[in-house]
Amino acid sequence: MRLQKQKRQQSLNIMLRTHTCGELRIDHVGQEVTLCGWVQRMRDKGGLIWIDLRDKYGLTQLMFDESKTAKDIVETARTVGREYVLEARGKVIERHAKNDKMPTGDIEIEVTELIVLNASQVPPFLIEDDTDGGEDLRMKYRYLDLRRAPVRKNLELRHKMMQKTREYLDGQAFTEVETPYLIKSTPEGARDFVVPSRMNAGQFYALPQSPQTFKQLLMISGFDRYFQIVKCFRDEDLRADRQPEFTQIDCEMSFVTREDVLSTFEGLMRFLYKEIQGIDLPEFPLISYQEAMEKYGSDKPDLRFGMVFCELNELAQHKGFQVFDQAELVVGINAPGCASYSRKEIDALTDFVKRPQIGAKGLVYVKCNEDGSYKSSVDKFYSQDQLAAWAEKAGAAAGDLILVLAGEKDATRKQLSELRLEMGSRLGLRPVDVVAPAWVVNFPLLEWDDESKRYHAMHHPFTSPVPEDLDKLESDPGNVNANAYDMVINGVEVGGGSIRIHDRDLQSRMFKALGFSEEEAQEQFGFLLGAFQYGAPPHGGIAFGFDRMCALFGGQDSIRDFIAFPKNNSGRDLMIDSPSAVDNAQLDELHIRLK
RNA sequence: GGUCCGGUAGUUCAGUUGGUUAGAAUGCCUGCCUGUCACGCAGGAGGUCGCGAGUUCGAGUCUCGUCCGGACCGCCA
Repeated sequence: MRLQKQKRQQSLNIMLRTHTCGELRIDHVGQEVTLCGWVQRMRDKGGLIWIDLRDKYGLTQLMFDESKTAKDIVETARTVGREYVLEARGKVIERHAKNDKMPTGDIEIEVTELIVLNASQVPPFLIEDDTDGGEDLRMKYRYLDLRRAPVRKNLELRHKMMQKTREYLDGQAFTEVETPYLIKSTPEGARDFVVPSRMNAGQFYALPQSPQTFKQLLMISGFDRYFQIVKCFRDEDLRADRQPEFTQIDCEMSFVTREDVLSTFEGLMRFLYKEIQGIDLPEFPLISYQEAMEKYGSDKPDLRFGMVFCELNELAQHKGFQVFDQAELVVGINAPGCASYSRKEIDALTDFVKRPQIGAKGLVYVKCNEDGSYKSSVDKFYSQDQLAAWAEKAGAAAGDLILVLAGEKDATRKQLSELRLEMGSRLGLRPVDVVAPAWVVNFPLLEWDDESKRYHAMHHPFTSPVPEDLDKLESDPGNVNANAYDMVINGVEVGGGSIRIHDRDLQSRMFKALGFSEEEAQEQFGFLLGAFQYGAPPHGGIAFGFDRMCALFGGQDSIRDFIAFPKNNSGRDLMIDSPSAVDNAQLDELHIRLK
């Protein structure tokens, strides 16, 4: 079966063509063949004409010789333009002038029959690897953009990752189950996309932000191990790595500890890297949320390089420098080999951290000169010996540059994290072919939200606290740790999950901590609370952002070219021009009146 | 909700303190060319400078508004 399939793919023996445009070689010389494809480009040399014919498998050169080829065929060849669809029949011959840059470069087709299967308008941008097309034009004519090899290869990578994911999870006894797309809106988390119900006037479905509750119910149903490669929907603003509809690898397992989940999905990632990239991953280190924040200022640190934060409060405060004295945190990083930075370069870094998006007030630097002296922007306040102590604490040697920020703790860490990534990029410490994975664990369970004056679940409301913090849920909710984990690779949060609550009473306490009344909890999640009363097994799981994983494997930051038909910055599909208005009759049927 | 960048030929872009007829590359069209492969050579067509208002003797250029695109902050349990 499998062999047959492979064979079929190698020489698609379907009616119109005998071969694809990627497979003919010197061994085929002398054969009569028929090829089909699109005109990539044409070279008319007067007596000789060449047409490069393209399909997804490659390019093959068609040749027309005025002295040999029938006159009408030469004339037809002269009428075609870029992206015309042709069927060409002829003999495979060895080229007089070979092209070692293309796999089919030893041969060409001496055409004896040429059929224009379809003409084409001149495309609005070049269908080449390096297109001249801008983003919005490419999106408007996405079907043409997808003819380009780089985008097509991204989607082929995506396909392969899907197949390999299914192969691995199937091998681990996971069952793929589809869950509904028309579900119920809940106020927790992201905004829901909402769908009006014609048969239930005034009521709405919501599209799932994730199949979270359904997969937990499947555990209660005894499926033991579930997964689904599934579309999820969130009505929030977009980014290069965020689309309103996106794909998750959604997984759940019963009767497991955190370690069972981590090893199973570390296994998945190891399998994918091995099968697809040929890379053997190291064991994933475990980093606590607190440690990640203190050392890297981020819960998704890029561990391809060090540049670990160094807290300088003790050394730098109460020496007369007001800015540091008043700061909750004084923290720096050591940029190796950067002591030679010019005034201009340091100013550029200062501007970088002062940009509104980052928002630092300023940047203090200490140059560790080759001669053992120190030059800093705060020389007025600190002696050479004091600066030497900073350098020692930061692990800085002669030739290094220490960059220091100060201010409120969380904000300053976030700012320095941005600077760390910027320096990492500048110093070439973030190569795409290096893979640095980690698990980040022990997140806070709850986060205080000043706006709504209540706690929000940092992960989601079904995440269980770590057992030792259970009794703090009412007395000290802000200091309860969650039994949750994120998989982070090269600074990208590729997946996250938790051991769930499976006990009705604990789930009720959790809802209470989130400010739900008993009635609200019952109305929104009654089905789950009810199900917990019928023998819910302990369970936990994880969900991976599949689009992000594809971009990561493809070595790109934006997920858009790993999605066949993505939406733009404002959530629009420029090709089909959606969203769009609907007519009044349709609105009436849905019992909707517009303002 | 906010910040920043951009919008000029089919396309990607340049366009000087505001000053004559708005340029380049590429694509497109025509002609020439028998070993090209990013073919080459010669010629040609192609513009509401996103849109609207304002300042000015004069606006692609300055100001305000608006629309569109991109990056980001907030947001994304």
